[in-house]
Amino acid sequence: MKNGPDIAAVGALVGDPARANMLTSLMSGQALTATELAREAGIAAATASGHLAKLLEGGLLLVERQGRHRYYRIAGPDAATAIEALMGLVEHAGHRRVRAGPKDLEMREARVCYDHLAGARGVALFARMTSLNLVVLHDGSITMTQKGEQQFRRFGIDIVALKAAKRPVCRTCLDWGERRTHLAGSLGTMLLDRFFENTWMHRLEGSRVVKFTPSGEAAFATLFE
Amino acid sequence: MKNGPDIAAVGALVGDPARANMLTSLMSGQALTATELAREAGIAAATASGHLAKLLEGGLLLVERQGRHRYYRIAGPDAATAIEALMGLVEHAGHRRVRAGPKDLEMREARVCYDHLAGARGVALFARMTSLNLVVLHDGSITMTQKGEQQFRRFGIDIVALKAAKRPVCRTCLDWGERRTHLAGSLGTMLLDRFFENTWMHRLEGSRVVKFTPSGEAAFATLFE
DNA sequence: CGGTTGCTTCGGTCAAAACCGAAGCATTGA
DNA sequence: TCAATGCTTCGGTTTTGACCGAAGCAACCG
Repeated sequence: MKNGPDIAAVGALVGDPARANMLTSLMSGQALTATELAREAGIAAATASGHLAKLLEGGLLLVERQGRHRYYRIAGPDAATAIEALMGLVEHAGHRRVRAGPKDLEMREARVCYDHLAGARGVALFARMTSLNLVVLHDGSITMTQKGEQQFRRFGIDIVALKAAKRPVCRTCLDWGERRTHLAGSLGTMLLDRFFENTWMHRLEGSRVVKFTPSGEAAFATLFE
Repeated sequence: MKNGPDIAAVGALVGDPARANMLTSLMSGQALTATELAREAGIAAATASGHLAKLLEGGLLLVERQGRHRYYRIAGPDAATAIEALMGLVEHAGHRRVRAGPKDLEMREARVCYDHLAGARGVALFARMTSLNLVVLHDGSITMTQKGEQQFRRFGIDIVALKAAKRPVCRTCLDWGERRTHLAGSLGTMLLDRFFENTWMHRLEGSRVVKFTPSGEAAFATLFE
């Protein structure tokens, strides 16, 4: 039976623990060098190189040469979505990691999910946006309201540009820690960008963990009110 | 780096060609016996049994014993969504199957995608629903309109029940043949159910291919007008 | 220029798992 | 109760591919 796309190839790529670690590391959205990824996966540089070549050929990653470094990153929203879907499925199916260290707790609190805010704070933000009627969650699909458009524009986001682009403005993303929805899509990206610009929060060096600054904590609490 | 869910385990499951074939076969939504799946994957019964045990333990499949048969099916919408995401990604990344036989052409025309209609006809249906303003595609998210609700109710679908359930009513699903969106979600499921009940179309034995009846062809052409 | 760093290619080792046939267990039907 | 069918478990073989160290390129740095 040889129908449909060759799903096994991608599955095999994601199926190796070393490669899976690389991919989850890259889900922060930032590009990493081959050596960094090798360290991340806990393997020798030679081995990592082989893995990266396969991920490249499989279309999951892209490279960019910069001097003698090679920066790898997730190929695009498609790849990121598929990986997210796998993460969501895994969480549902109950394959937990054994360890739940301090880093894990920080991750649950606030982290970058590819390019938007996730974790308890991401879920809370989305909940506030819903209760203030800035967006409407209609049976699994998010729609922005008029009131929402105004607020986001006031917050410095170019709504017109977002709508003009091909990428969905609002998308749901299932949080693997909270098991609740948070906001993805280009609006999610822009919001996180603004948060960083305003130094309300910053990313922990080489990690997906996001830490709030004191001023950010205050500003975030009354956002959109 | 051991953060996040263990994505590698699921990846490895999907990564074996035999298992991937089983999964894609089961994406038709119908349950299949172990022997059928073995034939589908082109392996001995003994080998298939081992694979199925792994898929079960991994939470991707469910079994139901019926007499001396064991019917396996996809565990649920979560698993189906993840597999669909992989299929979409694969198609985008350009891993095509080499072969494009007659069965493949039929599949591109009309097929069952887990539980809803896909292929050229599925895409066409969704396009008509959009142009008639029954649903609105707003930046990647589908919303049902008032007019749509009326039409669907008239077509014999219990909209109230759909909205009450947890499952999203409308979801987009990227068609791997057409590279365009078609309708998934519970509304997609109910529509296909009605089509079968009305004998507008029927599924080809043991396949995902859907064939239209002459009367169905006519009725489908003027649906919702 | 050497020397250093970042990355890849090569060759060889080793462990995981896919695979099958045969035997075993359970269910059905005569 | 005995055969037939559907499926799983068991042993043993074979393939796959993950892994590392060493060597080879390429780019930057003094």
